[in-house]
Amino acid sequence: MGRSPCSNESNVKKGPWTPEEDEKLMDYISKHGRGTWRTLPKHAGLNRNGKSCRLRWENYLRPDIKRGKLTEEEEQLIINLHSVLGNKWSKIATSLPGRTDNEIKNYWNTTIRKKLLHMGIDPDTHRPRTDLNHLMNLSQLLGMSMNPWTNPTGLQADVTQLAKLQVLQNMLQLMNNTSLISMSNQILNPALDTFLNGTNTFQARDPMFRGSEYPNPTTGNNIADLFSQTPSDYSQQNFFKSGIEKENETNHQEVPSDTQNINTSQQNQAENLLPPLVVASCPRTTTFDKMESNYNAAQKSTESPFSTNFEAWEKFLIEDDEASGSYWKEILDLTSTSASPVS
DNA sequence: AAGTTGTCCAACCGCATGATG
DNA sequence: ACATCATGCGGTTGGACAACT
Repeated sequence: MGRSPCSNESNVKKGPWTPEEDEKLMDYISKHGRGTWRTLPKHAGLNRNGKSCRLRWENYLRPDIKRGKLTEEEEQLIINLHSVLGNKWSKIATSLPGRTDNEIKNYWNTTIRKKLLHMGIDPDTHRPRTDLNHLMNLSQLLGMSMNPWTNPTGLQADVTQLAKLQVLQNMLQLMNNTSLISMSNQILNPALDTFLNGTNTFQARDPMFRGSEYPNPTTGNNIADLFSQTPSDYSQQNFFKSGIEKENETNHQEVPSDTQNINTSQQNQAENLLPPLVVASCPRTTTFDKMESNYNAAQKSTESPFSTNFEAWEKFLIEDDEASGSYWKEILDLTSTSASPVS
């Protein structure tokens, strides 16, 4: 029944390959071809298992391996493909001639992943980060405390403080109109509640506060009365006006195509829609064209209108800000210089 | 100069899948 | 049908090296 075991691999060498071993492997394959990896080491005079030989050949000795650092184009292609394929490194590698799946995987984990995290983008989902620590960093950068009990000044917050809270909340809401909302609400609403109504939902939700003897530090001042509009109206109208749109209104400049996309999103933002972020310039391959096509089709059918494309997001946040000096830049600068990535 | 910490990447491990006897 | 093998894939590790203190 079945195949008989071929060799005893208990005493095979492991660890780094020596130049001599490399030479033996290359010499054998150049003369005889690969054959079966299991029998190759014996025939080649190598005290290695077939798996190790295969790995060494595929990742290092293969003549068509491309050496040197990945180019920006390759990096962008990896990001684009990863947004479509996920951690399918071998599939991604097929679109990058001369690059191995291992190399791409390593590059992703050591370089790209960090870049994305630093930009506030979740490398796994290609969406803005939703993790609690990152949101807390954002809030801290905006000079807010999420827990009014530990922040006496929070109770004396002024209109600016409210605006900050609302700006952040709306930014988060626009970033991801589904799962993020509930999380951001959990974080921001207590502060807003305290600020607006003299109550805070931390008390209600946190078992630590439930039935506790903590005195309510609120004074009963209700600053919401100061606004004729709801806070949401206030920020949604002014948040974007303060950025790209406002700049365009004042400059009356011809709007570049990317910015037009963003303006379209502003029109759509009543429904919390962001623009379909386009795949930007990168080397085209047949494989990639198919993937992009599938991806676009998937985008049309998916419930969430939010794109996963990193470059377009980056463009959205950075490049248009350079032209407009919008509010995005301030926030992004803060996050990129001070917020530490969460591993 | 020495020790510590961080980064990079080659190589290994375990698992899944398809092929084979 | 089943056991075993061969291969490929993705996650993880560990060592070499660099940067920092």
